[in-house]
Amino acid sequence: MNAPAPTRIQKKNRAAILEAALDVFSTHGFRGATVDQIAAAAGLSKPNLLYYFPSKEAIHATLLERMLDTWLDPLRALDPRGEPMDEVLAYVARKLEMSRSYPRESRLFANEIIHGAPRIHQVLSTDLKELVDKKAALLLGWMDQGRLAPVDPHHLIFSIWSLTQHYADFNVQVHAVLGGPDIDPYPEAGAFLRTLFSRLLQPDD
Amino acid sequence: MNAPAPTRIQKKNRAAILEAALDVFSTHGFRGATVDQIAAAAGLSKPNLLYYFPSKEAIHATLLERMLDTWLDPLRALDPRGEPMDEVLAYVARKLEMSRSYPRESRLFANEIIHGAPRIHQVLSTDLKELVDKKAALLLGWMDQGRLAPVDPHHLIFSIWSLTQHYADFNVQVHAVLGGPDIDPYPEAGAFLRTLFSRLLQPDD
DNA sequence: CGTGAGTTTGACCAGTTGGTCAAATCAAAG
DNA sequence: CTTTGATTTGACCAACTGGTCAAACTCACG
Repeated sequence: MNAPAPTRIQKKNRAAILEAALDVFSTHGFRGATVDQIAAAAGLSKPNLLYYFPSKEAIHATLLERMLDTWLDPLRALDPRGEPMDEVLAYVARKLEMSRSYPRESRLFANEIIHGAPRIHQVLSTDLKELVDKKAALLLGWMDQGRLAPVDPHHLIFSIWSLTQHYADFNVQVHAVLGGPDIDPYPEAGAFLRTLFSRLLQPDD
Repeated sequence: MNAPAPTRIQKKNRAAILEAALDVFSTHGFRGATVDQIAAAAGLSKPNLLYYFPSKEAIHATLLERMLDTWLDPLRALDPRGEPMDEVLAYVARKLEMSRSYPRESRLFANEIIHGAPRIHQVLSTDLKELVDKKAALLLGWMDQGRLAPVDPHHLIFSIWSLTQHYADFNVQVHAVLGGPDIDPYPEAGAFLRTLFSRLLQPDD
């Protein structure tokens, strides 16, 4: 009943394909990427690639699915038992670290959303909404207790997503403005975001 | 020596094409958009469309160029003679208003940047950088005078771009999380952003 | 070895796409 | 009404793209 155990070659090639596809999809978008490009980047011929995945669509779906979970982990980790300000700042830090370490994943996701999220709209309005609502309630609770300054919790979460992912999705612009590809914006960005959310959420006692 | 004055029909059709192209490009991206789609949306046949613009590329270039100026106007309007906090908050408000009124333009731009800005990289690292550096210096001056709380001015500008454009570029996600396409996030977003930048930049006296 | 499953590929195909072109149609000035 | 330039289009093309397939090759295992 189970799928047969993947051979050594299958493991290697599937991994190579997904890695190559992430590269190509994240820089050219789904429509802009060609199967030939992905195959070449993975070191395979096109028919060979299609021996491992049934279609271009399937590769994209696999990448997206695999990513969504990882992407939401930092928010899941927001701990009700923790110190509110520490929790939020840690969430921001984790999210920024993800932008730094996985910019291609971030762009893949951004691309999908900008184009109307045709493949993940369902997940967004169910799983994601549920998770966000839960965490927004948690944040609101903290605010009601006076442990965080009051702001709209949903928009607070949006602001964290937007500010952190900006450095991955718009990195070309960031580097163009800061003056060259050698500059590492992340240290300054981290400091700026800590300041921003500290001042925003510090309750005045 | 001059180009001949455009006829009435030329004016009308060029405008219709650009309007249609903005729609199609902003939802499907450059590669994902087809000339047939644009022609249909503009109410023209494909050859007829190509009678007014020499290529798909040319339409896209025209849109992008036309937009860049408009896009930077709010930043240009940051006035050295104004009251610092008012100026920044007014800039944020203008930028958010642009996201609301011109989401297609915002997505067109976002798409271009995410894919590495192949057609506007030059402008970003010259004109845009110059403008941003100038305004960053102005902000820094205000901070040095104690009229704004000190933060990195470049990242402050990034944060304004990111937070405001988020509501246009990721509007599908925003609506999915907030629960439906009927919700208007902009009033709350405006209030949230005013609070955010007030608390971030209010100098403690 | 030999053998059968697993892997790879050259050749090919049908659909799509950006773009061309000659011929047809239209509009406005005389 | 006629003429002339502007506008419109059906038919077409070459390049590209996602995907197929039968044949060839490779590899692990008995």
